[in-house]
Amino acid sequence: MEQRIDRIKKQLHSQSYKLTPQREATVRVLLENEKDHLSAEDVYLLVKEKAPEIGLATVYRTLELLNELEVVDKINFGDGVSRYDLRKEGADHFHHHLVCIECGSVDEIQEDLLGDVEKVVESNWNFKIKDHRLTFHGVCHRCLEQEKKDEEHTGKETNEA
Amino acid sequence: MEQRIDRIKKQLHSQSYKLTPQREATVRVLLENEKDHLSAEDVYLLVKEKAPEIGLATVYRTLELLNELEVVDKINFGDGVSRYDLRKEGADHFHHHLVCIECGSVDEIQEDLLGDVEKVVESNWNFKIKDHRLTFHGVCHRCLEQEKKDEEHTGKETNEA
DNA sequence: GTGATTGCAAATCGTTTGCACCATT
DNA sequence: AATGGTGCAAACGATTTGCAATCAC
Repeated sequence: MEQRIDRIKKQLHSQSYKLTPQREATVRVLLENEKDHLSAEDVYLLVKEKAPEIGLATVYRTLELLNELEVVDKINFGDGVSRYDLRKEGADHFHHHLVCIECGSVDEIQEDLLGDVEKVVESNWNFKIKDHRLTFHGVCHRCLEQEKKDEEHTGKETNEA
Repeated sequence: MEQRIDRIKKQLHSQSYKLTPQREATVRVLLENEKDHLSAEDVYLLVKEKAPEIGLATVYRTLELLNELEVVDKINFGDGVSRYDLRKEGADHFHHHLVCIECGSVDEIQEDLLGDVEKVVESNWNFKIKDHRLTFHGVCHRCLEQEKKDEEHTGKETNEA
């Protein structure tokens, strides 16, 4: 973790930005919650535990800065809030997401599933791909298992499309 | 076009909703601009030309209703506004988008590029896919061609439709 | 009449901005 | 003192909501 903070610090310095205590606290929160998809408000509340005097605006400014530096990716699952996702170091593509329409959970897929698709798009549509966003909406494995259990126990029928 | 309106009308009636003049005008605007990705505000301004007395809130309510009925898809390209895209009749998947980072244009890909990928996701992650969102960010063919031209005869002025 | 639907204005919510203050140089 | 960074509150823009008036059956 310290290494990654150090790396980010250097990245900031290289563009003559500073790693202030507030920024460091924000980055730490992101690192500690790498698996989640925190909104700015979420980050704010978590950072406040470490640095109670921080303002929401500073969190927004920091997240925007980290987004410009490509340390985090800003994503939007259509629920009206932006979420910030730490970019994997060395990852050459943006990971994919599985959004559960039942429990709201968001899981990540690190594998690159789009290699072939991108080749097709670039040649058939003459489009130079720089980035992609792929999100599947459906039912996660936890909810599927839960439903299966519910069926076994109650024998009730479920509606399936 | 009249057939599609009629179909939507029946769909509304089947859930005891009415196709009011305001709703019809909104649907017509969506049908007439099927290729665009209009924001609620865009739709509002266009509907106002046909039905000047309509209110923005009604447009929002209509779009939300149409979204529930799966007549339109609500999409978000990360620019802070929701856009509404008419769902193709008979389409078994949500189409993909090519967002140009230079001119801001949004092109559609109707072909289903994700068939194989979805099979992998469903079996490897045990996730029941109901819908997907795939957007590529990059440079569109128009901008690529423009850049090529600019390189060939440097100094020539640009003109884009 | 009853209930759905509308237009308007006010309210809400996430996000951004203006500005005075603070820290580091 | 110059610069960049901060916190706060106000401003903002997109969307939602409360409500009285209106419409369709």
